[in-house]
Amino acid sequence: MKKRATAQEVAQLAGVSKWTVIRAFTPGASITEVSRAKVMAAAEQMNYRPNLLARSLATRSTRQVAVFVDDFANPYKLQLIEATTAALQAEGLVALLVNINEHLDHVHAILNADQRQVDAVVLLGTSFREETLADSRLRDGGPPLFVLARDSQLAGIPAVSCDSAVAMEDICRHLAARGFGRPGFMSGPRTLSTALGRHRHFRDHWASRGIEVAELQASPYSHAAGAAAMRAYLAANPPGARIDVLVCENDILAHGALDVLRHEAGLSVPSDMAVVGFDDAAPSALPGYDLTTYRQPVGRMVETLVDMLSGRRPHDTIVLRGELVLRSSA
Amino acid sequence: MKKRATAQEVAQLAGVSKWTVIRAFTPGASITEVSRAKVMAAAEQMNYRPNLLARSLATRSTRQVAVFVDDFANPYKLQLIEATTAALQAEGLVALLVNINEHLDHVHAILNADQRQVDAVVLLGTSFREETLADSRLRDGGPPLFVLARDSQLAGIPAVSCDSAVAMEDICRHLAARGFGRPGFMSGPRTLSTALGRHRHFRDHWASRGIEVAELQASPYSHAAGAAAMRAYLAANPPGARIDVLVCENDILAHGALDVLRHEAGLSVPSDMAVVGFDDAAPSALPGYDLTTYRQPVGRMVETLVDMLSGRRPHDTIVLRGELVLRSSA
DNA sequence: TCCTTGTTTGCACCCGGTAGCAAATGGAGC
DNA sequence: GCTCCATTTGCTACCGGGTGCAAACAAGGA
Repeated sequence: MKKRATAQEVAQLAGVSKWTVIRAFTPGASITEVSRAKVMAAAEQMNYRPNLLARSLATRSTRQVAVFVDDFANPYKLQLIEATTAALQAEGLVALLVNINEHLDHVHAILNADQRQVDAVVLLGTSFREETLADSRLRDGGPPLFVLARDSQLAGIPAVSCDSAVAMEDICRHLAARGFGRPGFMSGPRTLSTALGRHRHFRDHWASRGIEVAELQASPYSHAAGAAAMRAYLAANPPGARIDVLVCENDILAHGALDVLRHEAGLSVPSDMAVVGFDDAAPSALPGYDLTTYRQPVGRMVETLVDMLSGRRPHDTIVLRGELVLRSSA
Repeated sequence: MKKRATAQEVAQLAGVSKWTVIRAFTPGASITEVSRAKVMAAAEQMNYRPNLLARSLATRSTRQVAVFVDDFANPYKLQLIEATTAALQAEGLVALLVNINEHLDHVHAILNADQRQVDAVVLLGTSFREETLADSRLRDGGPPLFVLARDSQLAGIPAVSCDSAVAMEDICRHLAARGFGRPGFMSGPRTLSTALGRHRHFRDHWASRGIEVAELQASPYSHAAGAAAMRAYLAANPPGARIDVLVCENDILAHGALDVLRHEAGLSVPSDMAVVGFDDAAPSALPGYDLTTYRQPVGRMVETLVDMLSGRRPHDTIVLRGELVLRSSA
């Protein structure tokens, strides 16, 4: 368990100065092949590799990005995390995963990440409140903030998300073609729901045809909350007076609703009630759900985000078009 | 977007030396209340907070732990990630989430984490090969390695996991009490399965009663693989010659098996075939599965791990007892 | 051969803190 | 007022590399 070798020590072994060693490890640096070979041989022998901490201090860039996640109840988050970390790593960046559960203060977490000098902070569809981001301490010399997979309603904080206006248009076009005419919408926690904009676009679309949308409210975004909202709806509305299609703000709510319809109420989907989700979370494709849903373009979203982080693209809010995934539930 | 303030600058404003500023931010340091107040006022005004990068360089401790994850197909990973990050953060540590997909070299990833001077590396039930960990470059001055939620068969690399011998004993006792007598076991990829030890203990248990266990092999650990293995089994074995209970190496395989039994083969669970999983992943509790499974003591596992990381406990391999969760599938 | 030009190499200083020692300060006891 | 001892404060050296400039060196042209 011996100490790590430093550039200085390698230099001594190779018979050069430490700066030559550093140059040997700096792509594109001015150094002869002979010197580089000498250095590399010595480095190999001493098992040397540059200390990125020291480099970060000197270059003022850690190539670390803090990724904030608060909602672990939704398996879709795992897909987002995977895509995000993969995209970051492909760019030579690494993700600092920060767990923002309800007990922790978001501002505190951001400040802490800031102290670690991360190059950026990515909010992964988290339930933070907009106001916390407006905190002056954050807007002053701190790392740039980005929001992924939901809107940022705050100027100066770019968001990369799925275009919910187009998504709802696609969904409604499909529902109309299938002849559905008594729509319902299950939304999540009020503030977060607003940030997604899905509810609003859906409602507006039907309103333009003079049809009112029944409202089901679930909170938080979890299977249990979706199930509870559906139970409440079924209890309050007799069979003849029910909606014929329910669009849910995301798949996890739809799963809860579906399980109540099928396993508790003994209703059949889509004939008694059709269900549509949003996200195309992995379980939606399984035979147990077979949920018609809207797939977010996760790959392109994280690529766009990384392009912004890397400076290849201006820091602007971007919405990308997703894709309707037709299955048996609607 | 002005530059971050440094201790030196705060010192100037407060009319003290930079070391006094640092002392004001060091708990338990020797400093008068008067000085501390002066420093704090100046720091507040300049929005100063210590640069942890510089601190890490000087103290040789980053309080960062690399967490390696390779298998994102299993939603249970999300629960493990949440528990791990929460426990680390409670200790003032932060997780560097490293995505080790099959395209990336594990050794390379560990060396990269090493360059970032992480205090430790935690392998989160990943499908790494034991040999890669034996690489000499890793065992030499690098950060300590830990394995979570699976065995480490390598001396010097401690693991914290669920006691699979006891687990299988608990499961088999339950199955015997329910009168099951024709057992099957669905294991995952061979090398990883070995690392879990579940298959072996299950087989040994029945062997001691003179009963042979039917073997179903699924690879990788995914819903689709579990489903495929079940399809193959049903195709190869006519109804009269089938097992009456299947124990799966983890829940995700059990979910696949269950979906095929119920939705494709039209069989009923547990009367035609009972199914037992392992992990108690979130979906197992849902009505769509209602899977009898074995819950790993995740909370105690991560606490134990963090105790080791913090030096409150020797770096030893530890197995903890989990708990059988009875549901309708068995 | 000498001078010019371009490339390598070495150097002082810097990134923003920490450690440990030495000097300065302050209060108690005489 | 003075000494003594305990705090408090300042300082040097250092963590391990990076930057920009100057010196050293090599190659090409006259």
